[in-house]
Amino acid sequence: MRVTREKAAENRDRILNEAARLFLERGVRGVGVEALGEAAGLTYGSLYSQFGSKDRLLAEALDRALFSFGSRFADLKDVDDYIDQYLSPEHRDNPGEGCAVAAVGSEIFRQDRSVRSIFTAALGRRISRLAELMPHRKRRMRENNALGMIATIAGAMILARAVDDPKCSERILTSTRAWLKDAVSGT
Amino acid sequence: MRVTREKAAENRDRILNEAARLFLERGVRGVGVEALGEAAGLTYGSLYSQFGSKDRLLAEALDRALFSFGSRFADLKDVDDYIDQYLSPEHRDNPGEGCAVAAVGSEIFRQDRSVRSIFTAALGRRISRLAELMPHRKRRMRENNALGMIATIAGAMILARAVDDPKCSERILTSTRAWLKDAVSGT
DNA sequence: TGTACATCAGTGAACGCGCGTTCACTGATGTAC
DNA sequence: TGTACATCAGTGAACGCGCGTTCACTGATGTAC
Repeated sequence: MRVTREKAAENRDRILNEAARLFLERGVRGVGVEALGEAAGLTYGSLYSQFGSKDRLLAEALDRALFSFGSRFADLKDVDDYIDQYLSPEHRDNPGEGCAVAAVGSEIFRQDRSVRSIFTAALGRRISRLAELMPHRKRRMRENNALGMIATIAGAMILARAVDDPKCSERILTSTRAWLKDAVSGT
Repeated sequence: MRVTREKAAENRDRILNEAARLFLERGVRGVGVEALGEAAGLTYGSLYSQFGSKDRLLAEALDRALFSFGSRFADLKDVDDYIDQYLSPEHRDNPGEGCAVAAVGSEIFRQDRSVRSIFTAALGRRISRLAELMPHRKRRMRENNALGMIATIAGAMILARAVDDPKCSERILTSTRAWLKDAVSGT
């Protein structure tokens, strides 16, 4: 049955939040439309009213995930704080609320144009924002530093999650935090 | 029909090579058993004679992929050569023959124990081998340097593949190569 | 303000399809004698 | 060396299952008068 425009907008918002979480937790191909609808308290049919296809929902959910996670770092004034927050056990143990690059990064290149284009834009924004925290005088250098840092933290988080041994995982986080702080301040 | 033991071993070898390539190209959930058998010139039934399940084939194929790719870097004497070869357009454009961390890294943490345990062992070996190329005197420092470098190149390759814009992808490779060489020699 | 009705968010049965796995079967291989 | 037969790598039909999508339908909402 029809619902108020306000309620429909709320539903759309809730679908996107839950979809973002599920895609990051289970992987793009690990969630079906039934689970996506159910997580938002609706049936899968409603997803087609709102988004038209699973792919279009994925594109919007990924955008949401990248934006939400980025927002949490928006008020940080120090690069070292950024590194510590990103490479934390809390982040490692909660992929659903974390960085999409770490959670589904290696799946992105197999997605269609619309998903990859959204990803490209979000990455650009993240680099720009992080570059502002870099000490260098030249903008190009600040951006290169930001890019290198994003690649490092995302790669390290993927490794820390993938490994079987908790001690090994802990060491990946600890060691990379120290190594990266050196690298960022040294270059 | 039955084949010679020699032929069966050849078949097993070919299945693993083709499976490694397909998993890296299409993602773990993007290949079905039919495609896996067909790629080796056999039917899917033969996979169950040889491996018992898709998961066990995945575990062995991943081991194969990690080992094969690692072998190609075994005779390199210089860290900079390693960085240049890894962060090359050729590697970016051929995920099937490339590094498994870059191709399916963010899918590993959702796999079962046997897959993750194989991954952990392979990562440990890669760190040890790369650490030998590092200039530092302390072994712990050489290993930290190697780990930071592996995280960076894998993360950068994931980003370079994911982005929509070729120029942006090129810049990710170029910029990270330079940044990382600085970071590795500076720390 | 009250009424008639067009709109459309959400529902859920039904669709074709491909998945991973099972298992009875085939027939060449390898071995016991 | 020749023969009988147990072994087992490989085959492919059949299985139940979950996938993404379609579409006729429901009924509250929003609007025209």
